[in-house]
Order: sequence, then structure tokens, then C-alpha cells
Amino acid sequence: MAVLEHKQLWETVADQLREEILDGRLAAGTRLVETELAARYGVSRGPVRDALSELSRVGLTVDLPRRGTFVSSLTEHDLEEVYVIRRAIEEAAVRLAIERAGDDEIGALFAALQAVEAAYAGDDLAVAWEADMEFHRACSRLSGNRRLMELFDLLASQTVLLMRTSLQSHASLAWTPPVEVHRRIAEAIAARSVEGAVEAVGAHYQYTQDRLAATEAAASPAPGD
Amino acid sequence: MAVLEHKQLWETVADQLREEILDGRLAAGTRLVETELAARYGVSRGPVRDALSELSRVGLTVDLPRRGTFVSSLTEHDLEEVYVIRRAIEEAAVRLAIERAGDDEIGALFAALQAVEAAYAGDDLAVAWEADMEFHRACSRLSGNRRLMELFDLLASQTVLLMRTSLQSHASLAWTPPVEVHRRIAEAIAARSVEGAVEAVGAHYQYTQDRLAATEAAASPAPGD
DNA sequence: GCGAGGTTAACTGTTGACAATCAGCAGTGT
DNA sequence: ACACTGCTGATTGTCAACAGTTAACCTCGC
Repeated sequence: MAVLEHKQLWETVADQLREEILDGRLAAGTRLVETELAARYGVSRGPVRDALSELSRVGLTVDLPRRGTFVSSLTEHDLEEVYVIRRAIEEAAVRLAIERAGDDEIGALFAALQAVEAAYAGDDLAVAWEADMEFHRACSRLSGNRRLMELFDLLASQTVLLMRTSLQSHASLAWTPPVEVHRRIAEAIAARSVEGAVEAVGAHYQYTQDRLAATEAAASPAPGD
Repeated sequence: MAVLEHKQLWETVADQLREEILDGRLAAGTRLVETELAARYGVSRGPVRDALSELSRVGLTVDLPRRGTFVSSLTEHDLEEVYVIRRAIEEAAVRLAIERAGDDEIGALFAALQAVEAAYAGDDLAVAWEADMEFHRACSRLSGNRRLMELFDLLASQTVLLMRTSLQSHASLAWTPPVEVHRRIAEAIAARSVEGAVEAVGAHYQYTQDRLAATEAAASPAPGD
């Protein structure tokens, strides 16, 4: 059982803020004033500063020295940057997974896969994306590389932020749920096929990127409303 | 011309500490006490905490909550983790470089390459590694992906730390300077050969990893002195 | 002599106050 | 009317002090 460890104040504050940002309650571009937050959460400015620093580290906020910190407003260009890196490290992750993960660990991956398929069958996109992320997180976990996992989490949080905001701006993106691409990844890993797995990851990102580019393109010529 | 911007105190402190850590003046495992550092640098504990937080972010120190922060003592296993990620993102970097970098930018890469070759011809390994890093930094810069560059810098600092400490423990690693592997990378990019460049990067990391594994193996059976 | 429990010193987490800086606005001159 | 200068309120960067926790030491009982 996990040793109960005192959460530091800034962690609680960071958790709260992260949730509000990803929920969309704190819109992109919103200025986060330290004294306000301190008052709201009933702590002093110190822990708030630490929390904001953490959020900036993972890319959910940006910190302009002596001017304040603001909720990140990520663009299509940012998404492109994130996806290039995610693809690179996830290909590396599946390579490692195949050579070192046990069958039991791979079983966990399939559990995550089923959750994804179930979630996309439902109608709550936010939930589906959460499951989607969890699948990829499981992939990176199979690598056994802690730095890789932490890096993926960092990039994942930015991805989620961008998804949520794009969900808000143009409410429905017409698409076929990306379940097939995920299944291909899991099965290639289970089959211990390095080539197949790397290609499957590539296909996944190609698919996702194309899809997002299409929705962006469909939305951006008509930015009104 | 660059707008002159006030460096914050914690940046100065972080710079100083980073230098001392990489110089080896602060050995791995050393405890960094906030009050001591505050007194030494003539600032309060606030900026010192921020500086330590930054160093932990890039992996030069580790932060144990309520116990203090210590200079990282990186192991062979850490190196393995770092190199897996570096290889993955550097392969992605050269792919991007080939498709978007102009000939002038690639010229800068060759300038860095010449610096590497000159440095390895000299006898100061620390200087040579610095040039080596700068070459890879130039590579990542060619990608035009800011996140990728920052990520590389983060991993680079850990690499340098490990190199320096390994230099201290077993003073000389017998090797042939890795100039050829770097040249292959630069030339493949200049020739706009994606396949060649990716393979060259792979060869570089294979070479470096083998070399380090060999020196570690040679040192670890006889850990005394 | 050796281990368990209590005690103390040192250090980190947190707080509230002070000083420096920035963005916006009014006022002035052209 | 417009641009520029000097204020003003708000906000961040920094500081010094308090409180809680950790780790080491020291004593006591076996």
C-alpha cells in the first residue's frame, strides 16, 4: 500500500488549476493573478507561485516575467510541434516495449484498448479522449523508461488542452472514431513485431494529424461564431 | 539588437549552481541547503528555491520533499534512458531539418562540425564535449521545432553531467574521437537524404552507447580507486 | 553491548510585508 | 487630432520570520 505522503499546498493548487484549465472554466489567454488565486484557495502567494511554475513547466500556462502568467492559447502550430515529438518518442516506446515488456503488462495495454473502444462508442468526447490518452500512457509505460513516461505525460497534457479548446470552439468534429489505429498498435506489440508496431504508431499519428488538420481547415475559413 | 532584459535573481543563482555542478565542484549526492546558498549568494531563500526548482526540472538535481535537494548522481541506467530519448528526437529532428532547413542554416551546422573536429583534436575533453553538444544542439535547431530544441537542451544537460562525472571517476576513457559519426550526419542532411541522415544518427548513438558501455564495464569490475 | 524511544537541532514549507516594475490613463504640448 | 510625458493603481519579485517535519543524537532499559 502506498505510504501516505503529505501533499504540499502547491500540488493541491496545481491540481485544482489544471482541472479548471482543462475543463475550459479558465479560458485560453486568461490572466492568472497570484493574489487572487491565493485568496481563492486560502493560501499565501508562495504555494501559488510554485503551482503556476509547475503548470508552466508542463505547458498549460505561459510565464511572462514581471507581467504575469496566462493560460496557454495553443495553436495549430503548437499541435504540430507536440505531435512530431509524441510520434518520435512513442515509436521508441513501442520498440522498447516489444523487447522488454512481459505478457502481463501487454495485457494491461489491451485493457486500456477496450476502455478506448467503449469510450468512443459513447457520446462524451471528453471521456473518450481521456481513455485515448490513457492508452498511450500505457504504451509509454511499457517502455520501462521513466523519463520517457514523464515526457509523454507532459506532452499529453498539452494535447488534452488543445483538444478541449478545439472542442469548445467548433463543437463537433465530424469523424470516424479512431479505434482501429489503436488496435493495430496493441496487436503489433502483442505479436512482438517491431516493424508493425512502429508503422502502426506512425499510421496513428498520420491519421490523427490529418483529421485535425481537416477540422481546423474547415473551421478557420469561417471564424465567425 | 537584443532588448536588454533584467535577469531575475533565481536565474543568476541557477546559472552559478549549474556551472559548479558541471565543473564537479559540487559532487554528485551533495546536499544543497537553501539557507547556505542564500547566504553564499547574498539573496533570500525565495530565489534560491526557484533556482533549485529549475535545476531539478532539467535533471541536474533531485528534490526530495521536506528532505532537501541533492546533486543528481546519474547512473548507467539513467544514461540509457536519456540516450533512447535523445536518439528518437534527434532522428525526428534531422527528418524535419531536411525538409525545411535552408542551405544557410545547414552551413551553420558545418561550422559546428568543424568546431567539433578541432576540439577533439585538442586534449581538453571537457571542451570537446561542449563542442559536441553544440553540434547536436545545432541539429535540433534545424528542426525549427522549439519544443524539440528545449527538450534536447534538457537532455543535453544531463548528458554533460554524466560525462563530467565519468571523466572524474575513471579519468581517461580510451577511445577514438567520434568525429566520423558527426560528419556523416551533417553530410547526409546536406545531401537531403532522409534515410542516410536517420541512419547516421542511429550510428552515432550506437557508437557512443557502445563506447560508454565499454568504459563502464572496464571500470565497474574494479571500483576501488 | 545493543536496540527502542525520546529529545533536540537543523532545515524546509508557508506566511505576510516591503520594494521594484509594469500597464493604463490623464494631461500637456504641438 | 495626435504623440509624448508623467503619474497612479495593480501586480510581481524579494525578503525576513514562523511553524511543522525530518534526521541525528542521546539516554535508558534489556
